[in-house]
Amino acid sequence: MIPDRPVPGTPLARSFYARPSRVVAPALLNKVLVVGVRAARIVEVEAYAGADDPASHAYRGQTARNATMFGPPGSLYVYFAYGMHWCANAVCSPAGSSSAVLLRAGAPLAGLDSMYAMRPVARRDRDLCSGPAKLCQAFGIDRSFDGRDLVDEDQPVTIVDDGTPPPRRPGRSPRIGLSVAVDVRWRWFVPGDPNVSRPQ
DNA sequence: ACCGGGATGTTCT
DNA sequence: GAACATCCCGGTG
Repeated sequence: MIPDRPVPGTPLARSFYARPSRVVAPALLNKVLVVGVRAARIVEVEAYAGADDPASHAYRGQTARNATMFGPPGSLYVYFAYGMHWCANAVCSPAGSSSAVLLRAGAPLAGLDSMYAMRPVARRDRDLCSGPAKLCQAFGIDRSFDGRDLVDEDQPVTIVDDGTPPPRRPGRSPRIGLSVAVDVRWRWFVPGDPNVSRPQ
């Protein structure tokens, strides 16, 4: 039977993810993250590479924390940051290349009531998913989601294409919150979207 | 609106 | 012991 989805769409195929993260990242803009009844359009992403990217968790090789980055493309890599936040990435490229796309912000589409329940501090819709840790909090994404397959419809989390193309001319900037590789412009966002996490 | 500091704990040096 | 792919709150203007 076909599971109920708040937004009609087709899960992205594994071949979509099996490319370098800097190629996958802008292509993920306007795709839709779905967890149960919750859905949000992805409006901001960042690409992280592997051994050649000092800002990447994979820079110093595989550890228990980043093991999912070294697994198959199309997996969700979830990590714990600053002692209290979760952040989610889509793993890219062939297994072993360890690159990923950080999901930084989304525009809420469905399940907003349950998102507000997960984020009591939110006062407006734009407070729900306008940052990588807010997004995970709104969706209830935590360590138990690490390593989940985004491609398999039977998994609790997926990314679907509802027919909305990425922006023809996405916004672009250096990545946020880094102390190294600060000149690498691997952040992309949907211009003008109020859910983007930082001023454009 | 903008800015500064504190929370909080895992990971790595 | 320091760094950290962040967020929230309370100050000020």
